[in-house]
Formats: sequence, C-alpha cells, structure tokens
Amino acid sequence: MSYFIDVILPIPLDKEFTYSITENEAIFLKPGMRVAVQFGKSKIYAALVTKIHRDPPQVYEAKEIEHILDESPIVTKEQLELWTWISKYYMCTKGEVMRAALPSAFLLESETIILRNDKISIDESLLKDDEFLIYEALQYQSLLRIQEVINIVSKKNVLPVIKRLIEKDIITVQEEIYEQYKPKMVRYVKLHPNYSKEAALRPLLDSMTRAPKQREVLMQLFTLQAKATKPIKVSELIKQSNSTSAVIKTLIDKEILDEYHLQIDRVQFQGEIQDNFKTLNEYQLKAFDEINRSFQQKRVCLLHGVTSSGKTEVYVKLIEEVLVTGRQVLYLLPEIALTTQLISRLQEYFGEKLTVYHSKYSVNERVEAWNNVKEGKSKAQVVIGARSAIFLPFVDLGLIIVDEEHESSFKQYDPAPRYHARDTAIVLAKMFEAKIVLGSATPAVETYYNAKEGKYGLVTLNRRYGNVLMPEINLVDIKTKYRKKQMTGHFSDTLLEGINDAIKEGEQVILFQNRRGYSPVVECNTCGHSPQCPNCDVSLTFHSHKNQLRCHYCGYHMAMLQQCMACSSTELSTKGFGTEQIEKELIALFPEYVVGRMDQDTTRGKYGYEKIINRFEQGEIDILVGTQMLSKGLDFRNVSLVGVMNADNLLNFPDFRAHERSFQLMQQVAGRAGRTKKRGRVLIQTYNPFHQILQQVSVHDYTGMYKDQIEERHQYKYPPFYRLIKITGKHKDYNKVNNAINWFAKSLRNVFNENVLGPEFPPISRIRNQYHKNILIKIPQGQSLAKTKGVIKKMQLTFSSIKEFSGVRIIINVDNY
DNA sequence: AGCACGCCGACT
DNA sequence: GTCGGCGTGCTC
Repeated sequence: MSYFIDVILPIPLDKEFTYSITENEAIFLKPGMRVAVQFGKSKIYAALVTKIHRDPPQVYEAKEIEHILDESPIVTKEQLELWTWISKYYMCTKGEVMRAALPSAFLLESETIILRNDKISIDESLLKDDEFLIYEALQYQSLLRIQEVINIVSKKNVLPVIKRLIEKDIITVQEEIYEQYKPKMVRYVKLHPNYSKEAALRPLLDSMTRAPKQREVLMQLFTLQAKATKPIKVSELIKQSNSTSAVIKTLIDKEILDEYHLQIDRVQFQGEIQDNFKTLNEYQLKAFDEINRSFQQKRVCLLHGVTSSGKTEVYVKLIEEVLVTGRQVLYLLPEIALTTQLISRLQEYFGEKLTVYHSKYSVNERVEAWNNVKEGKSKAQVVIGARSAIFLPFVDLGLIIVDEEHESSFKQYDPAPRYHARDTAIVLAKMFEAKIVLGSATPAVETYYNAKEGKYGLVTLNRRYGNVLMPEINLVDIKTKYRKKQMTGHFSDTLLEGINDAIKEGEQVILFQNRRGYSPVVECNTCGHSPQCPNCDVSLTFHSHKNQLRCHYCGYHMAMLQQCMACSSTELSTKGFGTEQIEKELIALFPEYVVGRMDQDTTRGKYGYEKIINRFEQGEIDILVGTQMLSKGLDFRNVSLVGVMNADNLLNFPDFRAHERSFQLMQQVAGRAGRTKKRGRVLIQTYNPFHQILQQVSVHDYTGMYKDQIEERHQYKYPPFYRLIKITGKHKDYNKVNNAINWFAKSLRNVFNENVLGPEFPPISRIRNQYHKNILIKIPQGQSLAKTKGVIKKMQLTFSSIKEFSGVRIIINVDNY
C-alpha cells in the first residue's frame, strides 16, 4: 500500500509537490513537519508537509523522501492558512511565503561536497591541468566545497571539470545538508559519583597535595556548591578558582570531576521588573475604556494619539488585560523603531514574558523565539517584532498591536511575498478571534477612512502626556532668505539663531535632512558632466569620509575622480546636499559644539545605531543630523529644537501619497521636540511656505490634511476608493521589456479599459543593468479582487508562453503603497 | 529559483 | 577544432 505527501518547497513555483513515503512515515508525519527531499537532479531542500494522502500521482512517479526532519510540526495549521491567504492575496507562491516565514535555520539547503575516491590508483599524466589541480588539492584535504574548487581552478563554471573527474572515478560527490540550528549547550561539572561519600573524599584530597592547582579547583567547587544548589558552570569555576580549562580537563580525565551539558536559551531576560507602572492619566484611561468598548463591536480599533500622548502606556494596559487570560500578544513595530529604548521600556513592564523577534538577532535566537511561541511558553507571551513577526507560530493569540501603523516599512517591497504586515495582521487576528489596535499619531489615510466609515473603531488621544504643549512649528521661507542673502550654506539665519539659543540654554537640537538619496552629486564646472553608475540610470553620489562615489541602488563604488571623465577638467564641484554636508557645514559654523550624524552610513553594524543614540541621550552630542530614522519612536527629553532642512524634496515626490507622507514625516519629526515641560520648537525650511500641506503641518491639522487627501483620492481614483496592483517587467534589453510590457498593458486594457495606467518607464528605468517598465491597474470598489487577480494570472500564463518575451521577469505588487 | 541540456562565437 | 556563453525547459 502506498502513501504520499504533498509538500511546499521554498522556491517560487506555484505548485505543491508529491513525494512517496512508507507506511510508518505516514503514521508519523503530520502537516507542518519538515522533510528533506531531493528536488531535481541534485538539490536537497527542507520541504513542508501540507497533506498526507493515498492518491498516487497520475502522470509521474513520485520520488521518495530522504528523511524526516522534525519530531513534531514546526508550523501550525493557522500558519498554513495564513500562508495560503498571503499567497492568494499578494499573488505569490506559497514557497515564497515559506521562505519569508521560516527562520533561515529551518530552511536547509544542500551543498555539494567533493570527495576523493581512494579505491583506485590514477595515472596523473592523463589528467588535464584543472583536473590535476583538483586531484592534487584532494591529496591534502579530504573534502572540497564547490566554492573552494572555484578558487582552485580560478574560473566560475567548474561543473564540467567535476563531471569529467566523476567519469574517471577520481572523485565522488555528495550532497551535504546541515541543520543550522544548534541548541546552546553549557558545560557544567560536578564531583564524580566515585567520591560522593565522605570516606572516599578524604584520601582524594590528601592525595592532591602535590597538585595544588587541582586542589584549588576542587575547593572552589565545594565553596560554590555550598553557596547555592544550582549547577556549576565550567566557565564560572575556572574564573572563581583562577584556573585553566586544562586543569579542569585533567580532573575530568582522572574521573574526579564529572562533566555534563544542559541546553539553555540564548536570549534571557536580565534585569529587574519594575512594577512602578505609570498610572494612566484621565485621557489615557478614557482612551483605554473606549478601546475596550469598541472591541465589543469591532475587531479592529484605530488609536489616533498625537505624538507623546502616551499611547504606549495604553497598549501596556491593554496587553496586561490579555495576559491575565493567558492568551498571547503580538506587538508590531516598524523595523527602525525597534530600538533599545522602547524594548527596555517594555521589558520593565513585562520582564521575562517579553520576547523580541528581530532581524538583528541571530538565526539561533530566532529559532528559540519561534519554539517558545509555538509551545505557548510564558516567556514568549508577549512578542515584539518587526513585520516578519506575524509569521510566528502563535497558538492562542488574543491581541495584536500595530504601532506606527502608517509606516510604509510594514509593506515588504523587494522579494516576494510583497505583503503588508498591518493588513496581514488583521487577517491573522481574525483567524484567532483576536482584537487588534492600530496606533499612530498620523494614521494612514486608508486606515483613517476605514475608521471614519465605521469599519474600525476610532479612539482619539489628543493631549500630550503631562499636558506638554504641541511644539510650535514655524515655516522659514528660504527663497526670500536666499534673495536677501540671509543664508549661510543651507542654513537660514532663523535656524542658526534657533540652534544657538537652544544650545546656550543647555538643550539639544535635531536637524532632519530627508534621505540619503539626495546626497551630493559631482558635477564638472566646465562641461556639466556628472559621473553615472555603469549599471543603473542614476548619478553617483559623493561620500566624503571615504572619498568615494557610490550608487545607492546597486552598491557600485569607485574612488573620487580627480578630473572630469568627459572633458578632463579638474574643476569638479559637489551639488545637492545630504546629511554629510550638513554635518560639515555645522562643524564649520559651530566649531565649539559637538555634532553627530545618523544615517545608513554611520549606523552600520549591530550596535551602530544604539551607540549614536546613547551618546545623544547622554548629552555628549549637541546637534544630531539625520535622516528619517530620527523620526521613529525615539524619546529624547532634552531636545527643544527640531529643524527640517528642506521640506520641498519630500513634497515633490512623484507619488499619490507624497503629500500624506510628507505630512506624516514632518509631524513625526516635529514630535521629537519638547517632550518635557518646555514647549518645543520646530523650524521647517522651504521654498514654498504657502503649500497647503506645510500649512497643515504647522497647525497640526491632521483632519484638514485627511479631508483634502481623501477628496483627492476620490477624484483621481486612488485608494481607499480604488485598489492598486502594479505590474513591473524587468529585463536587460530595453526593447524587449518595452515590447513585452506594452503587450501586457494592451491585453489588460482589453479587459479593464481605462483602469489600466501606463505602461510607463519609472524615473530610474535601469537598475543593476535591468530595465524596468510599469503598469498600474486600478480596481474600482464594485469589482471583485479575486476575479481581477485571476485575470492577471491567466494573462501572465499566456504572456510566458510567448517566445518573444521570454526572459522578461514579471513582478506583481498588490497594494503597492 | 536552480540546474541540465543544447546550440553558436573566441581562443588554444 | 574545444571552451564557455546563455537561451530553454523541467523539477514531484
């Protein structure tokens, strides 16, 4: 009798695959367990079982599985259900979801290793040069990896050589798979059972007079044992007795000590739980009650609370409520807000019940978090994490909090699945009958619309904690300032005075310069030429600290030019300005102040970010210059002035959300000012002070902004009234993408008529030597999403069967905003 | 996605 | 004449 399983493979194929298993395996296996399977000629993958059945495939012979990888399912039924939803809604494969969802340690992939065949003797003179090189290498090493072979023969296609050697029986190959996760084991020692009796102990100690080192270790062991009954770590014993591991080893070899290992968790809470809970003020309390009331009717509730209104405390209170019921809580945050600041604050509240799930944690730490959540351990009852935390194997989720709900980083852009964590979280909440709070000072227009329409509950918190006033926001017209010659570099006199005043008062300043992308471009003063990236359609930007020109899209870099590539003129100047230049200007203007810079360049490395923030918190830095990352979740007590260097490049972004985004960003940045008693001040430099959005920012008019935006969205058919799907074609041949995407757009237009926009080349049409061209599909409210996606899928199928377009990669991005 | 198979240009 | 380029098609 034959048994079969259907599995998901972590590859972008829109199919499940069937493998054959034995009866015993069929009894043991359950959906959600992993099996190692061979796929294609040589690859071995970890595949996830979805179904165990007895229907043999009709048109092919199912392969057997290699072996079973898990004792029990690592993925729950609910997760599989969520994966299916994501793959359908975001039009990607389950394999792609699997890739994103599982910690990489669960995704083993095989690696080919090359072994020498000892059984035959070889006439070396019959070997070709490259064959000999490999043969020779194998005389010294028992095994080689593909990468090593590539280095040895110094060419990249080594498969033919390997094949020839296999044919000559000189080598054999094997697929090596490895589990990446290793539980952390700690070595402990205890006295060997031989000496457990007093009587045996005495002669031992006497016999050790000639080994003082060993004796000392033993004495120390007794001291430690006396102090507490807990196991004694080898490392601690070495430290306490001032000994070495060699001494310990001798003792173990002599069977005086006995070693043993215990598995421990890598991430352990250290520190103390403080239960000096801030009590909620009356407004927070009211918000808390209102949220609970809203939960009786609706699953989703939007908490619209101005910056610094104490939303976190409200969340904490809501979480506490769920914790006593024993259910789990997920707290989602945008990646960049996951700073130690907020984590340590929450740790003070929840102590060892809090687990952090974060890309900066190692694969092993992630596996541990995963297991703890799956087993419903109390130490993982509250999980805080960035978007990928929605993939954890919750067993009984009671509440989800999506903080900074408007943040665009909740949407994954590059590799599929291109999911939005906020929207996916809502689906997840529904599966568990859980409640969900979306919190923001500046909610996304769609979210606010849903709340206004009654789909979500809406709770407002418009008082800052401690009744601190909202910062005063002033717009500085730099057009006039330039005309009147009141600018020094990129600084208006108003901003300079503000900086001076603040620091004289012993306060700190944050200066905000929008994104790195606007860094300086090198331009030739003679011919106007500026160096371009060879792989992308962009100008290279200048980074002075390394004296390099860099491309932000592909990472291409070269040394700064001494002369123009076009006309050889040596007169090169840098145009545009980024954080680096602002920093330089500041140092020149205020040599006595300490200036810090925070952007992707200065925050590399695991703790680069924390380092700068700490220095700023400690007051070591007077002025901090930075990009968007400054706007998120940071809480600096002593900042009284925030300056926005140039608001215009935000506003002029060619996107239907540019205005909304600008408002959100400026509002968030402004929120960094004056979080204590003193009223903070914000200066926004702009060429266009009468811009509607800037006016609304200056008076904190979210509702006004919302009304204008929703009006515009309605008029121009954008979300939330219309759904969007973006289709991108990619290929290295310009004409090929052009023709292919034009065909695609034409076919789509046959069905959806005027709701197909484009096709259009994006402003940067070539990235990493690939040309891009986009189509945008708008889906009106009455039109079925599922059917629309079905049409697109079918069309994609037809598309891929057209020879002329082969090789053009199609990327579908649902809700691409 | 990988990987093998198969057909055409630049080198020994 | 081979080596190695990448277009094409398949994977249970």
